[in-house]
Amino acid sequence: MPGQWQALLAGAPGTALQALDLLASRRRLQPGATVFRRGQAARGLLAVLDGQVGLGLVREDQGQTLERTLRGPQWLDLASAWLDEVHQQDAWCITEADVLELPMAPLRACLQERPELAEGLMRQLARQLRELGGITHELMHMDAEKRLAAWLLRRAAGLSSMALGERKRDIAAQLAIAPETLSRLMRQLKIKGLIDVQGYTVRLLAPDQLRLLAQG
Amino acid sequence: MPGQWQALLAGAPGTALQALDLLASRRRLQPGATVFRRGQAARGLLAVLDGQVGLGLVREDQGQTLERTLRGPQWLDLASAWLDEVHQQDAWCITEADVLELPMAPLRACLQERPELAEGLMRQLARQLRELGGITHELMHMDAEKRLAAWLLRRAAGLSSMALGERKRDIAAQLAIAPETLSRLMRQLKIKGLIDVQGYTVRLLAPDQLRLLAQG
DNA sequence: CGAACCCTTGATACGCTTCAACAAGAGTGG
DNA sequence: CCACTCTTGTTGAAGCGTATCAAGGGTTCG
Repeated sequence: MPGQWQALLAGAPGTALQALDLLASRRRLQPGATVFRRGQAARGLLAVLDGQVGLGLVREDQGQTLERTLRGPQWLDLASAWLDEVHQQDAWCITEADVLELPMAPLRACLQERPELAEGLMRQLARQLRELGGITHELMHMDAEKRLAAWLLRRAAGLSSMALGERKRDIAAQLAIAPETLSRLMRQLKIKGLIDVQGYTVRLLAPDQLRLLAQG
Repeated sequence: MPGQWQALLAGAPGTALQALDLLASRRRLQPGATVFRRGQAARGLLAVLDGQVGLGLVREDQGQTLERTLRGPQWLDLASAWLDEVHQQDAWCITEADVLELPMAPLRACLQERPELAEGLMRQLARQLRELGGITHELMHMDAEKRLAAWLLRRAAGLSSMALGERKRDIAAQLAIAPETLSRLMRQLKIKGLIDVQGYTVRLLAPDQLRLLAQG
């Protein structure tokens, strides 16, 4: 799957990616299946090749508290394995998903021989660091409406219309607001004429004003 | 400064650290001095060797909005330079500080020759990733009182008494609460008998109950 | 001494959550 | 086919948590 490796490690030479491909193991998981659990030792770097995986906490007595959703191809947990520690979150499949695991021991050996791979990995760590930094910034300084506006803009990625691929309560969870609040905010943005919502289809009617709302 | 390098890149061999030492440049900065600005290109990896540096946003019209404070030895921005992008926050000295910069170009060359260094760096990126993940988790799911309890426990690091080395408003900023709220929360914890506060000295009277409060 | 900080305390306002009720669609079994 | 249940999203009313505004006291420094 060269395309997926390219997405996971942009810029790395093809021969190095092939070497990695030999080390990796793949699992095809059904919706709801556990990818890993909090407290479980991290044996390698994990990525979603295809599908959608949720990161957060699963409580036995009740449903799960989602913190982030990752859609493939995307790295899942790049930190725990490097530190030889345990995962700090639960991860479970939201849709059917292809999950890749790169065991640390052979990976370390491979990196000794191919230093150019290390830079690609470093870049990915940096990307996640930057992403998380943005999230903390939003949580610290922006209210729910601003966070939603920012989320809509990011999610639309320039397009004026999009289909929400996940449950609205999952969107709310990622924004750290109650589902009821999300519903109300959507209605308010609709009344203001900034967006149009029809079920799971959202059209951005005034992206510039949305951007203004998110920044100011 | 071998001790400081050890703290920044634990586990790396001494000869490699010496090689890095030759590449690095140092600056001694006064309180209030800017380390870098938002939007400025990142030329290298930055670290605080000694002193205290604030990360956040500086507004020209008003004071700064602090998001995190870092006390040396600690890496400052490990992400931007790897991505060849600009810094996303402002950084300024809170106390007098020694700041170290490791320019990317020679660093890349050095990593090609010494792959063992790359792993040390990767570990540091992973540590920061894990730290930020913890912060977002707290911001998403814990109220102010719980965040404060968790902060006190982390800060005390096992000791039962400590001196707050920073202004209380800076502590409040890191917890994403108003200074007034921090003052009230401190008083409430004091009334509950969990801590004792005398100006800038805090004693943890009941760490176990604090831990319970932070987790439950 | 006043000026400039800082922290504290009180009163009030607002954002968001929680609880409860209801509507709409999907799946199930009689 | 309908009745039943389960899940999801929506809406309203009430309440909690935290911010904001305003005022006062304690330090430090010129």
